[in-house]
Amino acid sequence: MLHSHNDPPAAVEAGGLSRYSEQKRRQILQAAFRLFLRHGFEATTMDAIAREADVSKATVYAHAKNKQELFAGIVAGRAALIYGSVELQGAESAAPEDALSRFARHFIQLILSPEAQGIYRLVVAEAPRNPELGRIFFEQGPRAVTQRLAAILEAQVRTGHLNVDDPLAAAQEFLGMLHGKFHLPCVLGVAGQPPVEELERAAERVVRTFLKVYGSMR
Amino acid sequence: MLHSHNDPPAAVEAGGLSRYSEQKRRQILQAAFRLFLRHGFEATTMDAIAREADVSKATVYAHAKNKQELFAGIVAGRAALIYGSVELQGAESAAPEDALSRFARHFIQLILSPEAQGIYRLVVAEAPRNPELGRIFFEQGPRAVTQRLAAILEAQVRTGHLNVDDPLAAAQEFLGMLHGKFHLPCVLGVAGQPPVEELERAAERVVRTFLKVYGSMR
DNA sequence: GTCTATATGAAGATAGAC
DNA sequence: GTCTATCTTCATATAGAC
Repeated sequence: MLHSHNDPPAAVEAGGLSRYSEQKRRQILQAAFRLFLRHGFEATTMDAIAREADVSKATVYAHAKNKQELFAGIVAGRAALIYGSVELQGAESAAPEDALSRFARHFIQLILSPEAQGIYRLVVAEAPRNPELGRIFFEQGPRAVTQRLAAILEAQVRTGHLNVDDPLAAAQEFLGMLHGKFHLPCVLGVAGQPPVEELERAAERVVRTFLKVYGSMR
Repeated sequence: MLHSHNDPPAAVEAGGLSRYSEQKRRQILQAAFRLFLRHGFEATTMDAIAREADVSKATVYAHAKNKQELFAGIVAGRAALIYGSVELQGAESAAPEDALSRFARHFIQLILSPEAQGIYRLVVAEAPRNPELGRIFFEQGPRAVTQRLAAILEAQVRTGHLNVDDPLAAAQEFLGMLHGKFHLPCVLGVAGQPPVEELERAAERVVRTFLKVYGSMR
């Protein structure tokens, strides 16, 4: 069996982990994530992860207690990263059309990105057998985004730019509409990745619809 | 190993299948569906299906070519059944508030039913490795419902009760909003099954929001 | 920490008797 | 069609050397 030559572990450094180990750790996490995305949790084997990461299986087990923990750690971590990236700078002070537009464009591209779709599939599939994973994903992902949007809406209400009775409910309507046209067909592989212009058009339409309901200057 | 006593197959009847065989077929399909819902595709074994159906594994293979086909057949069949049940009688002629209300209440209870949620998880999880399954589910399920709703909206536009520019887009907005508050948390197991009254309130809110945008008498 | 080698158990699928 | 028994492959996880 081929594998790269192995230097002996370097001396342990400040953090308590050798450089060597850190690199293997990254290899393992990346390989595992790639394979989980491609084959799902059950169909991904520890053998395949070791092969893809170019380490031995025993090394994989040295870095992760078992397959479950490897999986949950990776997926939760990536989900938080991705959903945390929704850009909201200055959204409270901008004109509502602009704030909502920017938010909508970011969000729709986020949820249609291949990585976000892959994570969505994994979490939806495994949540019943791994409730903690479902909880972490939901709270750090969709729920966090919803709450941030609700906060923006509330700020816009205070400045008189919007007229929203229930910011949380309105935020859920807004995000629901943004899923509308593309999310499910893409997740199911029925539609390919839509071109950016089409996404922007869809986002703009949702913003216009939303402002017809909650815009305060009509 | 325990199993029920086996009578020899009864004489073949009109349809070409013995009663005996039809019963085992039902046992197998039901058992497989239960297990797929509970454990997902990969983690469900043919051994377990045979055990749960109280037949031998060879009998399972006599009724289904392999695990893939057993799975796809069951899931697609149940999905079509469930989504086909959305009640739309007379929706074109009723007042738009009533038509949309009835539709919304049915739809939101449909997508939150345990069986629909289970199928959703299975299809989302396996669609990348089984594109045909994703396509069939989408077309017979969500897409069919969306188109029926769009047709209702169009009829309401013709009678002057609604003012919708793009019935398909509006239908997608409506259905997206109906997913909004409950669908994801329930699919992820973060929230339990909400009580019916709460679902009705949520449905009513969406209808009101929708009519603020597309109602023609304001 | 990292490797090779292996223990242990199941998986999907089929053979062959009835 | 249905069973029991089995083939073959491969899974998760660990032991033991370095």
